[in-house]
Amino acid sequence: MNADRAAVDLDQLRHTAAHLLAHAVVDLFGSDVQLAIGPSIEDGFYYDFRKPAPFVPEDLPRIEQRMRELVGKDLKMSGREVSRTEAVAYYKDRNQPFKLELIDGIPADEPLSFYTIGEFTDLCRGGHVASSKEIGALKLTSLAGAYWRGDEHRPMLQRIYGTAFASQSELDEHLARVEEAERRDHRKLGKELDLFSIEESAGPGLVFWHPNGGRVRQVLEEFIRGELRKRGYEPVYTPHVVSEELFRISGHIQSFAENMFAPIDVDEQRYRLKPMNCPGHILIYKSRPRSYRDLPLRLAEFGTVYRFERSGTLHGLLRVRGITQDDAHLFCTPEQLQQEFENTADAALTVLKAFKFESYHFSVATRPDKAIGEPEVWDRATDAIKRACDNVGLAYEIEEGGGAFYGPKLDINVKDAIGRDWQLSTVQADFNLPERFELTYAGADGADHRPVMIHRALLGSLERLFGVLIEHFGGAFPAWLAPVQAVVMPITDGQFDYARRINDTLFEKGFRSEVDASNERLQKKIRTQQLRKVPYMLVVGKTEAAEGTVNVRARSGEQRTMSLESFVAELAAEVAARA
RNA sequence: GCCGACGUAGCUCAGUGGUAGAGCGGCGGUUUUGUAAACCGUUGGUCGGGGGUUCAAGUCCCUCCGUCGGCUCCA
Repeated sequence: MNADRAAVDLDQLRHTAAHLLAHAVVDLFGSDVQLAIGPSIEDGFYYDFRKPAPFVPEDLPRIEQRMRELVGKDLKMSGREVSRTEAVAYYKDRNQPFKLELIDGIPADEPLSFYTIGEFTDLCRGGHVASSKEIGALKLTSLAGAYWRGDEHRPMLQRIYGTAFASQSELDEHLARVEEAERRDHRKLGKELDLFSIEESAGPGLVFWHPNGGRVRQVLEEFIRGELRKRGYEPVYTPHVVSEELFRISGHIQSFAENMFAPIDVDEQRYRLKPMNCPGHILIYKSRPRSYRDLPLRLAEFGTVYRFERSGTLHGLLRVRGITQDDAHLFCTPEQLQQEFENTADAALTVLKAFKFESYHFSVATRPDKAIGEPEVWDRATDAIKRACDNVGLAYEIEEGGGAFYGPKLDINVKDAIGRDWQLSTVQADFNLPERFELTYAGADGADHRPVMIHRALLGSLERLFGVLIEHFGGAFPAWLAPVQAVVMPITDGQFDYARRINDTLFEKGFRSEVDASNERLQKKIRTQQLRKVPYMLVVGKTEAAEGTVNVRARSGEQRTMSLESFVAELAAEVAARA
């Protein structure tokens, strides 16, 4: 109750701050600046402007300063209803085309209102704090381009983002959270920890996994393979380049072409880089007649697909053009749909829980307006998904009309260590592709039947998951995932041989370890490995070599001396438990 | 794709029209080190690519490439 109340206030406070932002801009730059909209948003507020000479970053401190002056004046916000005629006249006088368009878009039977704070009046439906004084702390955060009404065919405006809180301490906390997120940025850590790179000379959005990243990926892949084996999946491999005809049958050329790489013409034949794995898996299904006894057939592949994402949308590992999905396609009878969803949801939760996210939740997306297939089929499938969620025992929310045109889906979202939401797993029923490819199976009755297909990814894409995990763990991977699990540190070169023997033992036991044989003092070696976020450092000096022990320094700084056997046993247990 | 900012050594960054720099890293040496930075030396660059202005360009202009912040939040 209290939290709700506070959230509403924050929203109103920021909405008021947006008006003050416009007030300050008009004060400093004149009333010929054209105003668009200025709402409160999740972490603050913004206001969109059009101004002949664009704002420059140096303007922000000036605007912010002016806003503070306004806040300090204890200005009262007052609203009044206005007639449409008055509102239109007001904005015509002031040459404010965006405001006029907004008025035009408001239904004739809805009242219009103006809100005034200080000397600034704005068309606004209300929802404000009473006085500017309630804005205890504010900060303008960035300047960006934004299309009028988010439409790229309409004018580009300039958007000023800011945030505001009731007190300075709350603002400071928010800024500290932002800094923490920056510290965890996977692009920064990816470079510092030598995990991956994206090479200008190779092209944007294409990921190079360095050895340290490759080690993490290999662990993830082996983890998934093990789970899939237990759950009755079959491994398959399909080509990256296939005839365009395949994507014509699947419908991707017709509906997905703008996200596909351009065609490759070879020997009179036109090929495409695959943007999806499904058509390939379908060909395997179709390679021979199928019986109901073959179903469910579960075909899995770490399939790398290529999608042409617009250049401005690329973002580190989180949005790339070469994507490796931990993909699978399940071919089943309609009756098996619920069981398959249930198994998949369970598999997804099992896998995701290994990463120790803060929380997990399901989201069921139902039939959109434009959809293929009979509504009753959709209803049965959607009910099956809901029952599957119930049986797995995790609450779900309904995303009404959020499904794709070809079938309902189940998404699994997680919250990471700093409270951000990520959608990772997705399980998607498909009534469309079995039709397009005319898939059949022989039923017990001897007649041909149409199977249902399920697309599913547990991790989503390996690139994206890696980005999420880097940020979730802040680069400090747990021992089961860490690229280097232990570094053996001889204190002097008198212990080199002992250190190498320890390292050999760890290698033989299957661990990822190294010897730091550099000519450095122990302090420096420790510092170096702390910065690499290595889970364990095994310090070996004269004493350890004489006693056949290792001094184990954990990443936390905690130290213990033990036999190598004990360390091996503990690390093995930790890795096995994915602790 | 569009708006804006940015691009200097492997990394982090300084350098506002006049001889390209620092720290870290790398390499070589001295030191033989006990829990987050020993010391000395040395290596390192078509200043993102191309074009232009100028006696002179890392610096000013044009263009291309890449990166970053945005482009769903509705008066």
